[in-house]
Formats: sequence, structure tokens, C-alpha cells
Amino acid sequence: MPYIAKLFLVMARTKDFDENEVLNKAVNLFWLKGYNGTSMQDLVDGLGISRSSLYDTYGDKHTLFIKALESYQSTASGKICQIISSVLPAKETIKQILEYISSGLLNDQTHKGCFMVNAEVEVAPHDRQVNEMICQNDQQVEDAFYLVIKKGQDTGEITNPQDARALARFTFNTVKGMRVTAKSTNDKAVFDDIIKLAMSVLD
Amino acid sequence: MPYIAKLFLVMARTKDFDENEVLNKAVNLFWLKGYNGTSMQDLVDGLGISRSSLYDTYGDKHTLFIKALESYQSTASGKICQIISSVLPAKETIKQILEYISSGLLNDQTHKGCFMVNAEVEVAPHDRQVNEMICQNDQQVEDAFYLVIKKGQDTGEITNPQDARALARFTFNTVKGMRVTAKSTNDKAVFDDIIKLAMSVLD
DNA sequence: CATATATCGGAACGATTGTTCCGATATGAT
DNA sequence: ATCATATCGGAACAATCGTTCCGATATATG
Repeated sequence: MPYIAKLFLVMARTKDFDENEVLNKAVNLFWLKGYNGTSMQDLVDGLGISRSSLYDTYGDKHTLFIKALESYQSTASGKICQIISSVLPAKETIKQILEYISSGLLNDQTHKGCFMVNAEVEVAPHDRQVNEMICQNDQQVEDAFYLVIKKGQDTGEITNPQDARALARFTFNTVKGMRVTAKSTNDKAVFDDIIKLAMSVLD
Repeated sequence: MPYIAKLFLVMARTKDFDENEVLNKAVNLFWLKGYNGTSMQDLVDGLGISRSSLYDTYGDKHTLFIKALESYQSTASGKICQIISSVLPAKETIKQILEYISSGLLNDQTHKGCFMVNAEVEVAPHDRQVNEMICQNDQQVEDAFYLVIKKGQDTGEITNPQDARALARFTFNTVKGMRVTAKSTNDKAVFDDIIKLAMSVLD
């Protein structure tokens, strides 16, 4: 039997851990302490797998960070899409999203904030790959807001006649602001004020 | 002559560098690469003074970071106070501040953003001292917005009758959002949209 | 059961981390 | 000019950094 064929026929030891489960732990570590603040030792300790398994499975630190950010992005935007897909009135959809984000931020005693925003602030300016991920995600989120707002304008629910693109940019900027504010505050009243006034722009 | 007296009478070698000038360089280094991203070697290279002079003059890395953040904060809020003190109409004052911040962000090709926001995101959640500086500064800025907005409401220039405190929180949150957005974008149109709509809340 | 091979734990690597220390240098007051 | 002392450059420190490597272990297939 030729050697190459053997490679695919002969199986070996299976991983002792669930790859996605461990990646999720990596997300939480990077999310909590940032890229530069998280050492490989922190990861070895926190993930519960050995150094070699870590490198064999996820590559080096930077590659793991990218994978963690990708994982976070897909689950996070998944939640948003879920809210959008529930065919509520446009303004109610926006409100639900803002309140979902707000409550997520407020419920975290560790003040992790948003992993994407953390990466945008700490890493993006020095890392082309991370920057592109951020830009792509931002465009995607902005577009999602745009579509909801546009729909609201078409149905007459949103009376503000200004460019839906501008309204989407404004709304998303409000979200980013809250994700920073949450880093040093957990005063719900502050977020309620922000959401109420941001929503009022859509009237 | 008693020993203590000598301490004040006998002078020794003077510093070869200007203390504030070098601190300013430290501000720019930490601002650009963050706390964890900036090594003492980076600082030695960037400040142009020796390791020992660095420690003798500014203390350890964390102490230097605090001093750099304090320095940034005082000059940054100084600029804002300057705009506020020019007794323009309230809404014009807010607009000037937002546009001043926007242009500052857009003119920086290195996407440093705002040093305070960077520290809030990267450091504040794990550093009580930095967190307190951020909270204190945020309160100060929010109060400044509050006073201008309150004045605008009293003169009838700002017709929105909602709580001036809420309006101040909202406005400041918009600023924080822009300071994140600037990390991965330099599209002026985005900032113009955000400012225009944030301002419209004050109508 | 035997075999091949991927996974694992842990030692080890050189580089870099933040910090300390020391001898040489420079300087203001006497 | 002398003196006391703060400043300076650079060597050196232990600790940690990210990464590599190797022998032992475990397991799906033949």
C-alpha cells in the first residue's frame, strides 16, 4: 500500500478536548485582558490544554487571537441578526438591539466590554489583519442598521427624512460609545439616557 | 553646618533634558502603542534619555503611565475649556467641540485616537488608579457639557426640553464613539454624519 | 493484537520583559 | 579649585515572553 494512502487510512489518537469549547475560553481570556495583556502562559493555564496542543491546534498567539476574534464576531453578529430577523417594527428592532447590547454590557462585572471594540482600540491600528476584520464587521453592522432604518422610513414609521446611511452610522457610533462607557461604569441610568436620546433621532 | 541644611544648599548636576518635553514624548508613545504594547526599551529609545534617568525622574513604568495620562488629560481638557470659555451660543459651542475632536482624530494618520479612551478600554478594567482617573475626567467632561446645554435650554436656544444631564451623557457618548470609530477609519463623511445627527438632538 | 501516527506533558530555547545597581561624569555652591 | 551630590550610560539582574522540540502516551485502523 502506498505511503500517501496510509496517511488517510491510519488514524491516531484523538484530541482530549473540544476544539470550539477551548476556543471559547480563548475568546474570554483575550476579551478580558486584551492581546498584549494575555500571555501564552495565561492561555495555557486558562484553556486547560498543554502548550504543544495549543500550538498544534491553533497556531501561534496571533493566529489564535484572529481565530478567537472571528469566533466572537460570528456569535455576536448572530445574536443581532436574530433580533433583526424577528420581524418587529423598525424602531422597535433598533431599540431591542440597543437594549440587548446595553444589558449585556451592564451584566458583566469584569467590564470586558465588547471584544471587537477592544481589539479595534488596542490592536487594529498596528495590525492590518485585525483592522480589516474590524472594517468588514463594521460595514456589515452598519448595513444591517441601514436596512432596518430604510425599511422604517419606507413604512413611514421613522419620520426623520435624513439619509438612512447617516442614521445608521450615527446609531452604530452610539453603540460603540456605549461599549467604551461600559468599561468604567455600570450605571444603568446612563445607558438608558443614551438609548432614549439616540432613539429620538429616528422619530 | 547641619547635614539637613547642606541638602538644600549644595547643588549638583542638572538634568540634561526638559522634564515636560520628555513626558510629552512618553504621552505619544503610550498613546500610540498602549500600556502593554509599550516596553521600557521602547521608552528608553523613544524618550532619548537613559534607563536610569527614566527611573530616577518618573518612577517605574506604571507611575510614568499615570503621569503621561495626567499630562494628556490636562492639556486635552484645557483645549475644551478654551472653546467653552469663548462665549459662543450653546449649540455653536457644542458643535465647535465636536468638530474640533473630529478634525483632531481625522488628522492623525497613525490612528492613535484618544489616549483617555485607549486607556479606558485597555487599562481601566484592571487598574483601579487609571479607572478613577477616567471616571473623574468623564464626570468633569459630562459636567462641562451639562452646563453648556443647561445654559442653552435656559436661553431657549436648545428647544429639546429633556433633562440636560441626559443630553450631556448622550453627547459625550457620541464623542467616545467617534474616538473608537477613528481607530479604523478616516472617512470624514462618517464623522460629519454623526455630528450632524447628534447635534440635531439638541434642537 | 500490532502498528502507525497524532496528541500530550513538560523541559528547554533564546529573546525580551521591567527593574536595579554602579562607576563615571557633570555641576552649583563654597 | 574643591566638594558634595544628582545625573548619566550601560552592564546586569531575575522573571517572563513566545516558541520549539522530544519522549511518552493514547487510539483508530488493519
